[in-house]
Amino acid sequence: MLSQIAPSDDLAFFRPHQFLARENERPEAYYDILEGWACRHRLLSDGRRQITALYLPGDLCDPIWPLSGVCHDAVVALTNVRAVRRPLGDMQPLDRSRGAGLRLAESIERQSGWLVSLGRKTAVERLAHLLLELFERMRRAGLAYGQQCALPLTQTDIADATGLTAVHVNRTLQAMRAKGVLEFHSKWLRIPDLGALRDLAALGPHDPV
Amino acid sequence: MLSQIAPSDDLAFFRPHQFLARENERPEAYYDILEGWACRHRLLSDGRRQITALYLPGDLCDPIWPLSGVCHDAVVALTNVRAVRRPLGDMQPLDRSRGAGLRLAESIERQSGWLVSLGRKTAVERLAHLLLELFERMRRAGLAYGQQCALPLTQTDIADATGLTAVHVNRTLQAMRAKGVLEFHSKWLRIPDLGALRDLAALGPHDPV
DNA sequence: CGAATTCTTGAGTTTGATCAAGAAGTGTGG
DNA sequence: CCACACTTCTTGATCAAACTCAAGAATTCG
Repeated sequence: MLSQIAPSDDLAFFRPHQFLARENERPEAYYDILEGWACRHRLLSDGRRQITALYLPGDLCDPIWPLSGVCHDAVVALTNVRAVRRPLGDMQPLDRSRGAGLRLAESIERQSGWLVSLGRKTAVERLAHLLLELFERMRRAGLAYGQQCALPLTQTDIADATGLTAVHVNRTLQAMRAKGVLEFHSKWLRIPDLGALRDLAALGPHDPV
Repeated sequence: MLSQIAPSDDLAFFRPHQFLARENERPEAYYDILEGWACRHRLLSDGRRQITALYLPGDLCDPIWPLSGVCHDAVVALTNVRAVRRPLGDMQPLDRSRGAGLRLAESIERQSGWLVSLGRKTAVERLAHLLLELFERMRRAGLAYGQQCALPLTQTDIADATGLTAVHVNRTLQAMRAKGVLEFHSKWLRIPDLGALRDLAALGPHDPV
């Protein structure tokens, strides 16, 4: 057991496709992700899938659970995930750690950004926005190396996060690669010019990322 | 001053297009809306607009402000708005009223629902989803009369909430009217068959609304 | 090494966007 | 109460971004 982990906490491990939480379940604990990626998503009856959040190392999964007590969307691991399991039962909403409120606020801001992206942006803009956001989050987590970072998503995952089809994501990424604004192979992202990609993302001057 | 309003609170009034909060401002108070509608939105540099939340009578505007201290998106009145102004300075996050946490949770759930709508649903499904949600919220606020309620949005507002164009909203609403699943004129909505509209909205069995 | 994903490419289609103009509706001041 | 201005709604014609279907190549994983 690691020294900074409280006695009542446990380490938890998940394999790809394994559920951290199921739809409309009352979660008993939430997870402080140490390693690996997970996502929250919703499936429509005909199979359409929308990813509504991505969880990276350092993220809480999910900061809203303490607040609402239920998780409406399923959460599944995208890679192997190692996390600290924090029981929900005995805590005051948002008071367990001082950072919980801020992290919740951040995740809500992020959702608004995604809403703008899905509602009003083109394929290129959505992809630029998403990849930039993920790179920035990895950088803040200390997991970027210069202009590069791991990005363990399939093109289908990216499609389900951006509201596009996998085929269109593939073609659009190729076009962006051809223009030299990004490199992305074997789950590894490199952004030669952050400013150029930021321009492509149609972000405002005040937007984070 | 109304009897149920605390001494430090004030009534506030807004006209259509008036700001309740500006982009990247630190709000000093939030609003408990008594009457009228408002929306939170973001504008892209070329004029594209996405509405990221709608505030109806009974809603807090905005439940996230106490948490983050800044409002990233502008909030403007869509109609005349009458609201109770609640200063933010002297309160513990989420502790002012017991319901604040729940209302925040609700508004986040709603955002996830919108994310799925914008990312994966067709025009008909998005419109059905939005109108159903708004009707249900009006009903819970005690402002629905049978299957009808006020819905003071222009087709442009609806377009900016659903990520469509105003022209396409117009045509799609006409098609839905022709099928008899809804009536909507002069800012008044009637839903003859809630179940039928719900089917059109591609909502899951557990989704609210 | 073989099975299963994931990625790539092509051809054809569709949904929804764009542009433009006129009709209907709403509100305001005289 | 009417006239004028402005916004909102409606319609038509055309266009484009993204989707669908399909099949083969490249990777990944056990």
